[in-house]
Amino acid sequence: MENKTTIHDIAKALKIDASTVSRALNNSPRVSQKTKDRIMAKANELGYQRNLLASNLRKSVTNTIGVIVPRISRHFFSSVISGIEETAYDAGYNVIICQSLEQLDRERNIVETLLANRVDGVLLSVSMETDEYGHLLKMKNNGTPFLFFDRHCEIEGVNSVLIDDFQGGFDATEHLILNGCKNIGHFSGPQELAIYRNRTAGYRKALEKHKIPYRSELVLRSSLMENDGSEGAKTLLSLPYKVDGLFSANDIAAIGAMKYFKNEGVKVPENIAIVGFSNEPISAVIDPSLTTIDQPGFQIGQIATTLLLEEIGNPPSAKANMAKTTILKSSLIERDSSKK
Amino acid sequence: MENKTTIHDIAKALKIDASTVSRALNNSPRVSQKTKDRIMAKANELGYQRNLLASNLRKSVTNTIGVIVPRISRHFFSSVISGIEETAYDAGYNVIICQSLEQLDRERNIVETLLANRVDGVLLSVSMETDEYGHLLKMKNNGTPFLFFDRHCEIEGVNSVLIDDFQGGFDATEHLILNGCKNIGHFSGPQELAIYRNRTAGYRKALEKHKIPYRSELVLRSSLMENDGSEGAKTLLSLPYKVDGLFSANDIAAIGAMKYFKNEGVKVPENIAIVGFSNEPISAVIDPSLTTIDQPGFQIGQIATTLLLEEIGNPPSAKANMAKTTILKSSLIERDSSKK
DNA sequence: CACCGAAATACAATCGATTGTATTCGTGAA
DNA sequence: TTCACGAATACAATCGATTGTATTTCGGTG
Repeated sequence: MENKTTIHDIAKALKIDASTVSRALNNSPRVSQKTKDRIMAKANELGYQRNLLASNLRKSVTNTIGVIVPRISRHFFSSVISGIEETAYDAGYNVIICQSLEQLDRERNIVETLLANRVDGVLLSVSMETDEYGHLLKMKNNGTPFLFFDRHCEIEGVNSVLIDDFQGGFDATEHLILNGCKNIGHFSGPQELAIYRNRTAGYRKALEKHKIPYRSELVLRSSLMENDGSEGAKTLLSLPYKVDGLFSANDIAAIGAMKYFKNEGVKVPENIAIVGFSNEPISAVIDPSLTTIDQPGFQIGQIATTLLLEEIGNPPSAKANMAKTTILKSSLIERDSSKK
Repeated sequence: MENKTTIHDIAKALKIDASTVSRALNNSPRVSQKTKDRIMAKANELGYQRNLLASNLRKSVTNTIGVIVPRISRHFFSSVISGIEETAYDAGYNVIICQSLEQLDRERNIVETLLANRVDGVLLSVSMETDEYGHLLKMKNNGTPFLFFDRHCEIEGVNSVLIDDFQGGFDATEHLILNGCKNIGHFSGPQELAIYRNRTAGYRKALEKHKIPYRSELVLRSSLMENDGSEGAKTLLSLPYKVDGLFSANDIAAIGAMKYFKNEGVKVPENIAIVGFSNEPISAVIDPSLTTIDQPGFQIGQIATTLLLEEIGNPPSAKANMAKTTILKSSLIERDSSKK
């Protein structure tokens, strides 16, 4: 019952050597066609299936890359994963998908497991909790190629594929300003993550350009869950002056805020215009539909994978070890939540 | 640079045998505490990291289970995955997540790869295209424990964890009837999949109970993508009589239909009441909010994993090989799309 | 001081496939 | 018929860790 057929079983059945069987199965020119045919036939007959543990161990290559994302259920990340899988499969690589659920200790465990399984490389978007890089440095010292996408850390010599969060934040905010908003709230995320710092910087730059004073009480930091959005909305409403615009660093928190506003009878966009970030499918469907920033997830996945496979192919010489950062454009999608 | 430290390196550095190092790292009682301490220290110093390829090969156990879902981005499946991961990690297992994207050939490849990597078991929700079971039979003959969740096939001796789709279909349809609908359309999926056959059967049963004649032109089969929903809505509108209710076998197609109706000026729920299936987050947010059937995804994941791990623990004797099917209840969530 | 038994450690085979080297085979040329 | 040479195949080491068995070590006892 149990399929434990090995190349030795095939070899024995045909009274030949296992090395010949191995070469035949790998279509080596050192084996005659006649023998290959016999071996293939017998392999099928016995239900042979290569043991990749043994094969990979011997070759010390797994043709597998690991991918770590905060959550697979986020539309942006699943788009990235699609791009990664497409590129990787075309190149003959398998992909192991893991989610950190925004938890640092899970991220550490995953890295550990991937390294122990000797993946050839890793693509990584760090969790919100990641403020300590021991596990990443270990991977680097280890010699395992990896690179960041979307959410990155400052680690020397590690490449990144990012989107232009500064520009995205700027566009979102300027859009609100051009629609007449004067007092614009902003939901930001953990400041450990550059993406949130950059989105906030874009926000400030837009205010500055249009000579609107920056007020720190309008900027609220959280984990950007739906609930954080509701809380944030409440806080904004409690301010002594009227807030007429909101740029949220993700769609989920924006939606949390919209729900709160709806409950409180605050009209969107009439009383407060809102722009989100990420273009989750839900943002197109909610009422009013949510203006947001679209990020080219699929493309990020493709590019990141291409770069990683390149690095796996030619390990960087210690000298030419400059970190390259690829930055992609995002684009504003105008919908109803921001139309004054 | 490269971390190639093996137990032999540690052994050599300490002038002891590799077997002792191995036992120490596995905390075997056969090694003295003093030696363990020395070994641990040296292992840390050298940045040792166990090679699971070698370890798993030798032990012929990987402590890994594979999970195959149609799409990770569907809320239902990502809930199931959360349940699986929680249960698996608690039991010391790793999880490899794979998506078939509803394609049979991808499903085949994934099964092949998982088997080649010698996962200890597989949890599987088949693709819409899966009408041929060769790859699954191979896995069975192979002796690799696996079980179906949500979407299953009729394969002897393979367990399943399902939800009560018949009941769900019945509840959805009866709900529409009780809200006054007389002509109820139904979007169904590929008839190869029992879940869709069962939802349809529930639909028919509800009609029958309430003495509403069944009309085949009201039942539309598709892949239930958003676009299929719009097409279906169009078809329903083109009928010579007025359709005043719709039960869609998933939320996505229901939403496609809602968008089409909105465009055409057909009011939901006034002109046509709608019930979906799956309780995607988007269904709570769309306007009007979508009545739907909630499936306990997380729980399905937990139960399926528990059963699988049991089967891995005690391989079923060939005799007591009856397939067990666990069926969980679904529940109707009433929202605005069905309020007449 | 020799000896016993348990504790600690060493030896060696093994998991399954790969791969460099050595050997055998077969055919054509001399 | 023999030799050479390329083609085909066999031999054997190896990847890194595990594990059953054998050996050594050591404290205690008579």
